[in-house]
Amino acid sequence: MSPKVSETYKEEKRAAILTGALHCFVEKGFQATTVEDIVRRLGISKGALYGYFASKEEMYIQMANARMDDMVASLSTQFKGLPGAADKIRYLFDRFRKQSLLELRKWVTFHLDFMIYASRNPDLIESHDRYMDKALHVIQDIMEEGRRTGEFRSDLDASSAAYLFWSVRDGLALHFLLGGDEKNYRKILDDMEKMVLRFLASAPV
Amino acid sequence: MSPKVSETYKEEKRAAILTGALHCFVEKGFQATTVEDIVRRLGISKGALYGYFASKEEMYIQMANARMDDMVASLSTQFKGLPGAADKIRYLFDRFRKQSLLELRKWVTFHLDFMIYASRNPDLIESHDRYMDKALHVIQDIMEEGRRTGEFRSDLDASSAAYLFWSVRDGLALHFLLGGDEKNYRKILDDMEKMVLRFLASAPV
Amino acid sequence: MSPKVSETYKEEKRAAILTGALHCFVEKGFQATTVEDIVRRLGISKGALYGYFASKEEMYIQMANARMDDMVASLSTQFKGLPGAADKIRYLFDRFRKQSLLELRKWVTFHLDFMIYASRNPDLIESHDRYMDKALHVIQDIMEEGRRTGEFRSDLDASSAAYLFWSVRDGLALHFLLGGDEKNYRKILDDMEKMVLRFLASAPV
Amino acid sequence: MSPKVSETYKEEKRAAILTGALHCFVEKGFQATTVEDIVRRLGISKGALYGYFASKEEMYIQMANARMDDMVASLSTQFKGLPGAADKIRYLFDRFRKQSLLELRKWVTFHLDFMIYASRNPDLIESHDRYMDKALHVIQDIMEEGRRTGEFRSDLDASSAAYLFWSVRDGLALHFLLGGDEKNYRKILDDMEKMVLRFLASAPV
DNA sequence: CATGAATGAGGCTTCATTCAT
DNA sequence: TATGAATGAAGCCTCATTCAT
Repeated sequence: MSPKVSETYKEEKRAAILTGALHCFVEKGFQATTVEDIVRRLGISKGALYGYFASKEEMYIQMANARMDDMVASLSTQFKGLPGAADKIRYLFDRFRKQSLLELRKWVTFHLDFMIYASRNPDLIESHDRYMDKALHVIQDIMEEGRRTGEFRSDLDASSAAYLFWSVRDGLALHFLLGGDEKNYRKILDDMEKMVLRFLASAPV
Repeated sequence: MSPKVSETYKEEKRAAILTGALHCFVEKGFQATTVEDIVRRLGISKGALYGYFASKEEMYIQMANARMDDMVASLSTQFKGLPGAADKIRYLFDRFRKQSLLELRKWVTFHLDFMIYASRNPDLIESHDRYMDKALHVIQDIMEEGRRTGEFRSDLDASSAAYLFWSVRDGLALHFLLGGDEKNYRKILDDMEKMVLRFLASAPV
Repeated sequence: MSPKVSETYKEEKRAAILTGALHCFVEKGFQATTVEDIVRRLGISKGALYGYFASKEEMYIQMANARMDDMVASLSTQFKGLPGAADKIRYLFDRFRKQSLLELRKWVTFHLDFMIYASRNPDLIESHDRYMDKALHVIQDIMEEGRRTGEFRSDLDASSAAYLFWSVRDGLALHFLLGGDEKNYRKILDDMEKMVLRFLASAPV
Repeated sequence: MSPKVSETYKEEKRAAILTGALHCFVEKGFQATTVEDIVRRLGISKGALYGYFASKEEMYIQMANARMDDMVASLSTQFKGLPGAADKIRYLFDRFRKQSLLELRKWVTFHLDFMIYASRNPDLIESHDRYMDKALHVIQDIMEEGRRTGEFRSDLDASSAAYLFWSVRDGLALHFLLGGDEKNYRKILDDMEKMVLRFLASAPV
């Protein structure tokens, strides 16, 4: 009933570990980050780390979920102040634009690296799916809202549109992973925004 | 198996090695494929392999380039029979649609895995850039053609549009890397096609 | 065998590894000694070894430095009881004479092998230079002392003389690396001693 | 009775291979030179090379012997014109002085590298001994001549003195293998010459 | 609970030598 | 004879995970 240390302590430690690990994964990618990197940054022992997480994988999954939940929560808050569906989409593109290419690259590495890893380990796919679903739902809700309010076309498939939205954005990130300059990146982001909004808004074919 | 062989022999062996390695890379990804995997599959010795390629990296690069060149050549041929720029874009989406999700996943793994690896090895970035440039140029040419013929908007930035095209497509592939069903995939591909064509064709803003 | 051990434990283990490696290097030379040889001899794993030393090279360098420091310290102590510079030189030749040819050969192998290796790896040259400097300085000090006290000629270049001293000695070791009998070796050592002392003592030309 | 190709041809080819291999060994040392290096330089095949020499070792031994014979022959010729034993020693030191440090280093690497290698392979020791004996005899003859003519002390042990001569010289080379500047090298060479001549010439103790 | 030394399989690459052509 | 592709045993080093303290 009463563990040696309080649950709160454990929870905080968990979070602290996740934060430290996040920095490492973001800096070097999942595969290239060693457990040694993580514990060195945190100033804890490997044993301690393995007391909280069963494996490097598990750390990644929990961390990704936490991040995703944060992002979803943050977006929900922001969205409250935005009247329309199109505004929300624009807001998202603004966010993308604000992120530097360097930042973007780090996140892309962080995610892609694990996706590749997961794609060869069936156990991880489900975890990752749940993770991605959250991102999809945020967008899907916007799409449905837009269709309801008439901002977006009436024949819009909200789910497909959500996929499409992220594909567009992640594909761009992907193409700028290894090179490309900031200016070019933002130009395409502008084009993408126009393209997406036009597609969403356009009258049914 | 023997020396002073014809150039043909060597070329064929090279190709055979590349084919074998391709299977491995596609199956397990670049990082997870070991040289041992490749030589076991081919039934040759490691020394033999290193007689043809200086490193695992070089095998990947040459293989990717060969594949890219083939694709570019094949597209060029196909494009000869297609009158307009929009037709060419449509043809490309048709090709994407014909590819099974399984196939797609293999290729995504093949590419992404190496990109992640390359992103941490500056020497490789240049190689990869050259590789990607080929794909970009194929599309850029179409964009320029479309603008010239008036099929596409007059203010179209061919280079950005090429980036955008591939981003859209690769982003989709990315999102279906770990899951998703064939039907959904094709539905989104249809939407994408519409979205892209509408964007390209629309009058200047 | 276990963690959070005392610094003493680690220091002892370090020393133990160095001792084991020393045996191997002395027995087979630097290049021919494999990491496998060392860990087998010590009964530890490769990982354990690499926890203490970053590379085979580093093991060698630290080992050589430790040995050199010991030798310098031992000589310093001995020299305290010796009144003159010539006495110190004589003492050194005595030490050389006491060393068996077998011993000598091992040490020559130990050093030469690494020198050859280092001569092709610029990074290592500096390390090795520092190492040799220590030996040179010990002798240089004697030369300066002798010049000051008038035991040695007044125009003696202490630095050159130090080089000369070691060259003479190491050259001899070199020539007995592959063959030669103990008696002959000692006879030449006697001659060398006379030759060197006469050179040092002789009046300016 | 009559081989396919003339003995002359074979002999010339042997010599050509040896010359090419010499360049390689001198440039990179024995261990670091690969058979591939040698055949590439010569423009012949490995099979051809192995038709003339059973191993890399054998090439080295024969090459070293040839070089030594050349050197001995060259010295013999030079010595004809030199009236005294001391002159001959002085001539040798002149030769040493004429050699650049770069040249010297190459030769030292060439020899040392193989000595280390040989010291672990008993079969090779004998070969190497014979090789060194030639060098020793050249000097021994001078020593004996000097003693006979009264130029050198009457109690001189010609064999020991020969050892001593080479030790002095090779030891110096050794110390300049990894570093040191030309000027310093020559200064010590001068000192050595004085030291050696004084030792040889001095009256019995 | 925390510690961190130890494990050890496994990764990539090299190269003297052989032998089918 | 000449050729050079092929061999394959080593070599050095990494790192997720465990477990005695």
